[in-house]
Amino acid sequence: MKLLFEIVCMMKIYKFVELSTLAMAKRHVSLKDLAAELGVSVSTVSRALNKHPDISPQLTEKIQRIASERNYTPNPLAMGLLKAQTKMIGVIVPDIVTHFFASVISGIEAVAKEKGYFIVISSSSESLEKEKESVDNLIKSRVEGIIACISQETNEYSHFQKLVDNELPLVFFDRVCEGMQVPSVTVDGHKAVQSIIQHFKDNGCRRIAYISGPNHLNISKNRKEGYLEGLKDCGFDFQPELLVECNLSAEDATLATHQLLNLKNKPDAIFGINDTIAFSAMKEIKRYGYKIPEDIALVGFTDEFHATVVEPSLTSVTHPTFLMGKEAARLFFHSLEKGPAYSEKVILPTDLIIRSSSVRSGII
Amino acid sequence: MKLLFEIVCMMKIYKFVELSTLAMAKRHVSLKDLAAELGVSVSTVSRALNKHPDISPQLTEKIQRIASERNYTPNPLAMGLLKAQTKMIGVIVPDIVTHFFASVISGIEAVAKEKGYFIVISSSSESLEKEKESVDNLIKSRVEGIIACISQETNEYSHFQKLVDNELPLVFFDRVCEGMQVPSVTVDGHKAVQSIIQHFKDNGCRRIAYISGPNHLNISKNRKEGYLEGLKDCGFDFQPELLVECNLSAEDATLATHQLLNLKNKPDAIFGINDTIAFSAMKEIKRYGYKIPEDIALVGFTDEFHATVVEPSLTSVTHPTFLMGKEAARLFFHSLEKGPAYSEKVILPTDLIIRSSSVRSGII
DNA sequence: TTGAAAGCGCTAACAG
DNA sequence: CTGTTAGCGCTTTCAA
Repeated sequence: MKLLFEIVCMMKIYKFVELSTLAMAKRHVSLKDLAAELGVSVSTVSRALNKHPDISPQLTEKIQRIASERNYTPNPLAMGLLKAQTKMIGVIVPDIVTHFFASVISGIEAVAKEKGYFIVISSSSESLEKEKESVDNLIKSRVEGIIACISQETNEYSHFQKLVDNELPLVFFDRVCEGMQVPSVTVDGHKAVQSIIQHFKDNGCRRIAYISGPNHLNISKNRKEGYLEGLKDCGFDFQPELLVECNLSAEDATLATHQLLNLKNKPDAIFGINDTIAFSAMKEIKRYGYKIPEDIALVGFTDEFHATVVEPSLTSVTHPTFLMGKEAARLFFHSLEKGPAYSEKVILPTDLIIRSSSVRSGII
Repeated sequence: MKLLFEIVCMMKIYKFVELSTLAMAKRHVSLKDLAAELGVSVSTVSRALNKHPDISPQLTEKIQRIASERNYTPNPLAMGLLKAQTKMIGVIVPDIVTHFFASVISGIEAVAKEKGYFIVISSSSESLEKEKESVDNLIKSRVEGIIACISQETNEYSHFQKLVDNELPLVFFDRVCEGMQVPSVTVDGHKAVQSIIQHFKDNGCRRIAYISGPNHLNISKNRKEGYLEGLKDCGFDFQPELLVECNLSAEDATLATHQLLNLKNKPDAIFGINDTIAFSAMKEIKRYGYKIPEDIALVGFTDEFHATVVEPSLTSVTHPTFLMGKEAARLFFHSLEKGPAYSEKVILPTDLIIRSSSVRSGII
């Protein structure tokens, strides 16, 4: 019997060495280690560390001291397994290198951190297929839910519906799946664009063009509505040739601008659905030798950092990006608490920041 | 006895309902669920799914079919607990909204994904204290190691040393802790800056200023060496007043530029340690009414996307950012395999991309 | 060929 | 006040 015991011990030691070599990392100290060192049971240690009143104050103090000396931290995997929660939020964005998304992610992260959650970022590269993969992978990773901004290709929502069916919290920001009953954070694009049109009018513009995004996206729709209504408010007729659609790439925006500049009766103002589009338009307008804003006034949307660096500086609509991320995270945690029925929609205000690209000194 | 059994069953059901309500998510199917459905043991299911030869082909086929029908996916928490590996890589960056870091992260993610790992991003906000917190939090999360770019404040490395002491893989990119024996990916700043100085000379510049970063950072040191050596190569004397240091913020860069432009004998060329600095310098130079490049030629470093959008377009050094991320991840996995002794240093080549901000048409 | 049992780290119900 | 036990989901001996 003693021999058997020794063999078991040896095996354990052997196994430990092997594991440690394999994982190339010293093992974290566990409750068991502490219990062995202190000569008490694992549960006593557990209770002491959780400040359970049943344990004597002295013992509690002693256990906590040793635990902190040994740098004990609870193993999140064990906790996760036990509590059936991973403390992970999946975040799906079209890409991570665009300032807008990076900034929203910062906001999400800030709130998540507070709550002891961390985020797993997955980018869809603006592709529906990759977005579906991302959802699957995140589910496999056992995230507790997902915060997403859909790709520009996304026109069917089965993969997101799957989340809802499984009662996993789902929150959209900026680009949402319309018709799905889930929480979302967006900005009031409609109103923002109306004020842009008014601003153009104030600066003497009469032929106002709009470079829009894919029609199935809510952001395209909202801003288009704002465009049409803004024109009406100003007493301008809608000219179909002044509304061009592009996917959200810089290349396509260049083509769209090209198309506008080649019109027999070219526009004297262009509004791009976001700053990336506006930057491309700016390059192309300059290439044609037109002056901004004298020949063509230009306005973007989202107010990227570089709006102030380009020449002329770009008038744009501020998106409260960091706040948007924070709100999205807030909705996420609400959803986690309140369950599937919860579907609050937050609409954030925007602000038109007027810079050189749209102000004609002769007018104002 | 039967009664007892029923009570136990009821308790289980009760507990399940409670949990499911609490977690607000349907439970994932487990091996146990499959085993119950198939009327075999858990271990048989496990073996079948792992294609263990001991299980009969028919049974294996049947089990695999049911498993995929039920959308079974192994619980990574359970696996992690068992194998003592989390498949998570911690990534620490000064911030996530700068294009450079976002792009490197994309590279890291691409390789990680391939290997079935996912990354947990933590930003230090260029603060040493937050960086230390990040390291601690990531260790607590049981990441298998860390890939980091140190904050600009970081001048002591105890928190990173802790990782090394615990034999956790650690890889630096771009900004490294010099003296630590760990793998790293950097660019050859020395050589790159030498070629910038040569380029300035070719364009008739004689008083070449350099806005540098914090002195303790390797990138500052390398580029400064390149600057000094470049001057020597070109037969220029080093003028101490033309070398100003700034922290890497836009505000400080503005001050530094201000300082240079107020010199009695002002520079006719400025090199900024990165594009953010160069953009600020550009704004300030314009504000003074100087022409770029005629009065002052300007060159940046890192080649951000917006280098082509500013006016004049900015000459800069391309950083292979995505590749840098991929290399960092590659080194990470090597380190994971080969253990603590491994400390390969990768130095990536750069390229000087010449644009309008530094080319004087009269000269070339 | 398959099942039972132990154990990864942790908590909580139960029993002293 | 403290220890024993069971179980979260999984793999892996050992036993049959």
